[in-house]
Amino acid sequence: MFIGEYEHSLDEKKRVSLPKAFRAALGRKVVMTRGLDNCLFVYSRSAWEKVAEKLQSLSFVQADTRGFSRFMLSGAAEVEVDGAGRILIPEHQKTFAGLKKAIVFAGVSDRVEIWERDRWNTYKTRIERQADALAEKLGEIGAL
Amino acid sequence: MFIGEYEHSLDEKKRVSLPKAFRAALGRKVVMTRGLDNCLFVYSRSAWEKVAEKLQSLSFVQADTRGFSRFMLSGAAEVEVDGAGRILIPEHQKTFAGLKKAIVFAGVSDRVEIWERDRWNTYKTRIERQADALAEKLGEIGAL
DNA sequence: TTATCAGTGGGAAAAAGTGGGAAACAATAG
DNA sequence: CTATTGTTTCCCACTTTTTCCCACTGATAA
Repeated sequence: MFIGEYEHSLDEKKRVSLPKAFRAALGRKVVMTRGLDNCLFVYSRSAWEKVAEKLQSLSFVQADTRGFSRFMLSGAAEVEVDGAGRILIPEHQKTFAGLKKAIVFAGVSDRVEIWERDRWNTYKTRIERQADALAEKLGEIGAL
Repeated sequence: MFIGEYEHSLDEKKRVSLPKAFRAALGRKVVMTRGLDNCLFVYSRSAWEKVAEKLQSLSFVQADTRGFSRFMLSGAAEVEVDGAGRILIPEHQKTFAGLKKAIVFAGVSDRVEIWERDRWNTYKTRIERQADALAEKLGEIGAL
């Protein structure tokens, strides 16, 4: 269970150190994928295998599932955690998430998310403002 | 399981190096065929056999499945990987995929796809825009 | 203060990707 | 049959990127 928010920095070699708190649970090899809202998802090897299994069952015959596999799989990358606890962000993912120097790691239950700091802050203030309203909606449908 | 995206270049001798990450799984001989959406599919020998088997099981009675088998099989070629990890793209496949100098390799489950860079970028922005629909699919397969 | 550790930066070595020359081979003309 | 031309294959070398390792900084604790 990943929780918490950490700000680290991406160097010119496209390295970022993983927050210490997440390292043990993520393991020595992690898989990163394109996430929603222009962030990246980081999974441990075992968590990724569950996702991958489902993706493998999709056929390439239909255009939409083909596009879906391409989006998820070509956008993913298996990266090794180096001796200093850092990972290397592939160029295409850096572009996708609009990463600059300031990076935010956010623990969200079974995955870790990587955000560009300014986007994260914008997103956060937006959901904070909506939190009250969202809670009520969720209450109405009995989710909470 | 192939994942990730890599940009390499095709030289005047029609050679491209395979991304290091894919070489071990592809082996010394690979099978390349016309793919869908104007890209090429690259399979390892064993993965290709499974695909070929499925194609053979398709009924040859219906005109459309017959056409599809022809599309996949007639355009296929077995290519050897050279000492530097490069493959040679046959002329007709180069034409089919509209390959110029900038080539993109995309890992998509059991196959590697080869795209002309500009086409790939166009295609990618298109599927990225479908993010909402994709998110719903993610929910269906339990990835989120 | 001193020791420790997370996070960061950078240099050197290694490897990946790329280009090009020369040998081997094939095709064609004389 | 030989000479010429054009491909293809193999190998070597250059360049850029990646990897590995070490060192610095700032914060925390003894």
